[in-house]
Amino acid sequence: MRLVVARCQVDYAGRLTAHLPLATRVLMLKSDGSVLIHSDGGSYKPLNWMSPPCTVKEGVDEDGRPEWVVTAGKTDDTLRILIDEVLHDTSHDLGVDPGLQKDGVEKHLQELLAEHPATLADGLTLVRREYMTAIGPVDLMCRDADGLSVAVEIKRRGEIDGVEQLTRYLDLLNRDPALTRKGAVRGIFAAQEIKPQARVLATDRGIACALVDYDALRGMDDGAEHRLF
Amino acid sequence: MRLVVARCQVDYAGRLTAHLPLATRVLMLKSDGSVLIHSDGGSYKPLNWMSPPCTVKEGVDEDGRPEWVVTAGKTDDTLRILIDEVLHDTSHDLGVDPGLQKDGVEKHLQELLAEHPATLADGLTLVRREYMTAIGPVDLMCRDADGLSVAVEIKRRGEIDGVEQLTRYLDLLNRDPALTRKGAVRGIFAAQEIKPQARVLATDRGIACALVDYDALRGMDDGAEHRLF
DNA sequence: TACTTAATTTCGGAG
DNA sequence: CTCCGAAGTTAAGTA
Repeated sequence: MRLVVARCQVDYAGRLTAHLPLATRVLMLKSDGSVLIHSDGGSYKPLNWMSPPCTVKEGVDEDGRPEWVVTAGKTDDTLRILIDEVLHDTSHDLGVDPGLQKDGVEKHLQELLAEHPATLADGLTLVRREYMTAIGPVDLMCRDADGLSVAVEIKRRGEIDGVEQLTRYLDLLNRDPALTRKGAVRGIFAAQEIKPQARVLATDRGIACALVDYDALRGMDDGAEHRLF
Repeated sequence: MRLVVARCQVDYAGRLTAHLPLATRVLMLKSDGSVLIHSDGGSYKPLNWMSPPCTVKEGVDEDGRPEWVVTAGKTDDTLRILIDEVLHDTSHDLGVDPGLQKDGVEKHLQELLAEHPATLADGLTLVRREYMTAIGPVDLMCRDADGLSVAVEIKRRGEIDGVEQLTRYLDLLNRDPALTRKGAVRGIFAAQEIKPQARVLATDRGIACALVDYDALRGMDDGAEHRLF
C-alpha cells in the first residue's frame, strides 16, 4: 500500500469519460495495482479510481512531466494521473486482511421472520422458507388461519421492484390449483422501510405491506443463534 | 485529511453490526469527520467506514488502550476503532476539490437517441423527450412511419426492472384514446447492453429490444456539443 | 464463469 | 427537505 499526496490532474476513459482539474488529492495505490483518488470530503467513494486487476506505469507526458498511467487488465479502461507536485509519498506493508464479519442483513431478517411469521399477520404460520418456483424462490410461503396460502417477500428496504417481484410470484402461484383450492394466494410485502411509491403500487395490486422492527424481532428470540460474534 | 496506518480492531453498530479482527490497515480521516478503513486490496469500497456528518473522539477503552469512537450526527450509528499500534500518522491540507466532470452517462445516451430516433427503428421520428405521464416521464415518445405512437425506454444497462417500467408506461398510455386512435402504443427498450432475462420478458410483453452503439451514435453527430471538455 | 440479487450502497436531480 | 432513479455502481452467492 502506497500513500501519495499530490497536486494532480486526472483523466479517465472507459465506460465513460471523466476529468479532474488540477488540485491536491490523496492517491492510494494498493498492491493489486488498483488506484483510488480521494479528496478531503464526500463519502467513501473516491473521486476517481481504477479497479483491479490493473497495472500502474510511471512515466512522463509529452512535456516531460511525471504521469502515471493505470491500465485495466481485460478492458481498455485507462486512468491518467498527471503529477504536478508530490507532497507526501510513503509505502506500508499491511499484509492480508482477515475481512469483515457482518450481522443484521436481509438473510437474518428472513431467518427471524421465518421463526415469527405471526408478526406479519395474525394466525400466519410458516409452510416453507425459500419456496422454489420456476422464476425463483419465494422468501416465505405461509398459511393463514383460514388455510389460505400467503407469499411473503422480504426486503430490508422496500422499493418498487420488490413489489414487482412479488407480483410475478403471485401471478405464477395463482395458476397452481393445489395452492388456490381454498382461494387466491395473498401477498405480503415485508420490509424495515417501505418507500411511498412501493406502498402505492402494492396497495394497487392488493398486496399487504408489513413494516418489520428488526430489534423487536431479535428481542422475541432467545438472541443467541443470530449473533455471529 | 489525516492518514494513519495502524494495527487495529473495528466494531460498527448501526444499520447492521460488523466487526473487523486485529490487523494492519489504513485509516483515512477526512476533515468533515468521516472515516474510511482500507485494507491493501478489494476495490474502492472500504472495509468499514462512517459517513458524514459525524465526529471522531479519541479516548481510551476500559483497559486504557487508545480507542477512537466515531459517532454519527443524526442516527445512533457508532464506529469503534481500537488502536493496537500506530505505524504512520500524517495530516495534509488538501483544500476544496473542484469535483469530477463526467461525459457518457444515460442522459447523453438519451440526447443522442433523441437526435437520431431512426437508429431505433426505420421511419421513427421524435415527438417529445421526457413525455410526462401520471407515473413519471417516458424517455422518448416517438411516431413510426404509419403514424403509430412508440414509447422508448432508455437504459445504459437493460435489466428486468427497466422492462417493468416500460410496461407500466405502456399500460397507462394505451388507456389514452388520443394516442391509440390508429392502433396500440408500441414499446422499444433501448440499451447499450441487454441482459438475457430482460430480453425474454420484453419479448413476452411484445416489447422490441434495441441495442445502442454509443460510439457510432456519437460519430453520426457533429460531435461538438456533447463533449464537455 | 456468468448471472442474479443485495448494499451501512452513494450520488445527483426534481418536486 | 424528501423522494426517486442512475451508477465506471461493488460485492456476494449460486447455477
